[in-house]
Amino acid sequence: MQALFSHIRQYCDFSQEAIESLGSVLKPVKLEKGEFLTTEGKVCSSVYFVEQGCLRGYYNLDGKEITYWFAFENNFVTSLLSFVTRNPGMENIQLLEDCKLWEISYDDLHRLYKKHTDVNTLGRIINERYYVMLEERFVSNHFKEARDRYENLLATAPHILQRVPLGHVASYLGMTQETLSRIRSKS
Amino acid sequence: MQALFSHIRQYCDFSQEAIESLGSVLKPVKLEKGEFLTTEGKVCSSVYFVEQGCLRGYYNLDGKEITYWFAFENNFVTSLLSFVTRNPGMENIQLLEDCKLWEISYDDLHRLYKKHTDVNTLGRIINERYYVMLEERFVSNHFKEARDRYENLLATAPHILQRVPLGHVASYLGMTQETLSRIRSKS
DNA sequence: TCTATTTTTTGACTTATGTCAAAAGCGATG
DNA sequence: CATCGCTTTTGACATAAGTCAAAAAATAGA
Repeated sequence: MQALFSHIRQYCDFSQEAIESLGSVLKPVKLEKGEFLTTEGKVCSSVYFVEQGCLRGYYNLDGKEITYWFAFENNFVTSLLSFVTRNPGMENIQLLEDCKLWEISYDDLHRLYKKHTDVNTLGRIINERYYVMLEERFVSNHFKEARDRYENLLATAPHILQRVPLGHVASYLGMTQETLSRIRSKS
Repeated sequence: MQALFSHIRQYCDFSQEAIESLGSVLKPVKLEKGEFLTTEGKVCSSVYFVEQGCLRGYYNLDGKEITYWFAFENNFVTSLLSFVTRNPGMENIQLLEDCKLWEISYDDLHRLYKKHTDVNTLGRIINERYYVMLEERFVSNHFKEARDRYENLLATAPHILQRVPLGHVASYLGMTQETLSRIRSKS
């Protein structure tokens, strides 16, 4: 749980009571490679913090799996659309490695939001960060060509290429696996 | 200011004091078509609420203007990356019509965040909504073909096509103006 | 160590979309 | 109502990336 707390402290101050409240509702979860945290059509009712391992979020679009994020150690993970709206999501979250996670339920989190300003602030800040990251990716993915997108990934997040099968990475970069393979062989 | 308050109430409860505090720091701003709220290289230090008019956010990427959002009545507008990180942004925000806006500064907003839980909650919720919208657009834009993206826009946000020049819309949809023009003529 | 399965690469071909350039349409201004 | 500037359309051509299929390489299991 220490990894989580020290990660949180990077974002904002956190009172001792808030830490304790949070600690009391976190549940440790261990799952194996290939398992799912949520799947299409389900309401995702928890946020997870990744202590160890990696995961991907993907949609099924026209019969194809579209991977649109990866999460690693010290990332928060949920199907945000479903979590926020309380409606069934389109998203699947799958473990790419065996994982150690910390889970907090929607209800517990919202009790903490009401009780501790600190937690509310944390929620807001994490959201801001995730928005900003998505925005950067949105712009670069959609308006640069395939080779640039690959090279940008190499420069900013090479660990993804080391831990994730190429097919998922290709999808994440918005190209086919064949195209990514060709780009790699010519560089 | 009523439009703003009733818009806020759609998201969450808001105490009378929070409303009053907010009201006391909001500044009315009127600007003309073509003017900018922020430009590349500047720190964006305000959030704006659009009472009347429309705007676009765009990046300069490899010498091209990439429009990646539009805002209309009842939307909040800022260069979020710059606003959140306090660093110069890459983004330009330009008025596409004469506008009536309400402005709140970073400092005032963060004073309110500290003082009123309600405002903090509002900030979090608005962020969540904006994240979710961006995510939907990210997936549909990047993984569907040009014609589908256009038809999706027609179905979900036809007002954009009525109020915004085609070149900006094409960029927003991730295609050239020529392609968008051809798609429209063949449908 | 030797299969069996999954992942990655390579090849041949197709196609959607981009590029460049010119024409047409439209709206504002004097 | 004629002209100027901006927006949109059309045409001809180029090309990045997709598709389908098979071979090669890597990984995991027995």
